[in-house]
Amino acid sequence: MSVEQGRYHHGDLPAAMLSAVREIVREQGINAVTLRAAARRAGVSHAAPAHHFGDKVGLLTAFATEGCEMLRARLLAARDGAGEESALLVIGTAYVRFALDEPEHFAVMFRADYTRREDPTYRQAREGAFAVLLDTVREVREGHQAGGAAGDDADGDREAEQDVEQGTGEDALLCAATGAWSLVHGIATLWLDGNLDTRITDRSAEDTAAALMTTLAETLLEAAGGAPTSQ
Amino acid sequence: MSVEQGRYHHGDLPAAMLSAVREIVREQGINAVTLRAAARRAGVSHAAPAHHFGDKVGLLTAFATEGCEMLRARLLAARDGAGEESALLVIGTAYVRFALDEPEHFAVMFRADYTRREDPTYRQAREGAFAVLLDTVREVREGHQAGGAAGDDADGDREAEQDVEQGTGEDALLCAATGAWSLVHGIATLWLDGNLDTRITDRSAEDTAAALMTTLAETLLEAAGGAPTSQ
DNA sequence: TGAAAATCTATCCACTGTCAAGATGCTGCG
DNA sequence: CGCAGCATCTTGACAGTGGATAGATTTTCA
Repeated sequence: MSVEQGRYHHGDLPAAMLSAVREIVREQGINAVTLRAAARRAGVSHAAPAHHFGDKVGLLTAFATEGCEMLRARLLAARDGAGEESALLVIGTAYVRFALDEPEHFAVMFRADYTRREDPTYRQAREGAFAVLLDTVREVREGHQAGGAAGDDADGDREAEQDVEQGTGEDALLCAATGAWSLVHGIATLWLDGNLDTRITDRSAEDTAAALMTTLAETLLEAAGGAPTSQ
Repeated sequence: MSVEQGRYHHGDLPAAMLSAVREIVREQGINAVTLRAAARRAGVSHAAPAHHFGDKVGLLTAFATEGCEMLRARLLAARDGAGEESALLVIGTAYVRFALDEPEHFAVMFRADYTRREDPTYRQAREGAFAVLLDTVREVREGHQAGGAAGDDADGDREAEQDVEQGTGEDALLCAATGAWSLVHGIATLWLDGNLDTRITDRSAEDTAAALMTTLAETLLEAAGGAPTSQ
């Protein structure tokens, strides 16, 4: 594992390259990432990375894949460790927390101009992370469809009778999950790019995410469902 | 294009440069933007842009500033043109619509690594766009706080410092506005980067934004409050 | 042992930002 | 009216960087 100097074969150059990418992003930003710079950090010649990653986008795609797997693990851990709190709130805050803890990976993971989206490994990792969110939303919605009090009837029929307004049940599920993803993704990206007011970012990721989610939900329902204009 | 050959002085090189940046971003992505490439498009020599913008970040900051002003105008027009619908929904969909209509500007506007954030012109333009959202949220919340019948203090010019200290006034307002921004910003960025399911993006920006907002609000309230606010 | 993988050295080429010095057009002032 | 000064733009050159490639070298493994 440790990189011994002087060895001709690095041992695990791909891992060393990914580590180098992380350092470069942290210290100089993502635009400073080049094959040569990463190779320099990893202590190999500038032509070595091409053998493993091909080009710069290939390197960043591998880096993004690693990030997606880390995110998936984080979300799973958060969901399984959730106690009384709402699973959706827990997983949402975990998303924001991940972005703040691993800004280097997060800055690359979902960026079209830095990843090769048709790469099957990357696509699989990305969808795997989203699947956790999708499953969580499904559980939340099914739990409430079941009546709110008893949550043991989890495997009931998917197509409920509630789907009059948003289409099929699966469609509404996708909508809800995408909306939740958008919210926490927006929080994370705006935060990392320094666009949020300091009164917001002074708090912890957990407090901020929870406050934004609940406040927004109230406001949205007041605005949309509450029909303030007529009554 | 549209550059008159032969004239020594361009006439309006800054505008031509911004137009060139837009074309480059559209055709080759933001990473292809360089001073020389933009100068080539604008039909001037490679050293001309430095006189106006200094360096690449300066050029992109000016481009981002232009985008913020465009966004502010869009949001204002949408808010003023809103009829029966909720002002928050209208302005939120307008945000997403703007991002899809002007992806080149949107890709730069809020990115820390492409803009000089201390630039006063840029900062002012950025805060001006957010102010429209903030005012809209203020109106929505004040309208509801008043009970829906009385619209006494409607102008809401700068800030009503009545209940700042409690945290339920200006603080909650900021939370709500930031949450709303995060949601629509997340939708826009995820969409533009191709991360959203095609079943979502098949629809129009307006339908998608509305569906995500309402569905998410319901789900969030179900998850957070335990039971939705049924009267 | 021999083939394949991994890595290195060396080189080529395109491109960028920046600087210096000169050319051109506009503008205000005597 | 004429000219000086300034902003604008051009040309040319330079140093640095990055990606790509070819061939040599070392290591691993069957």
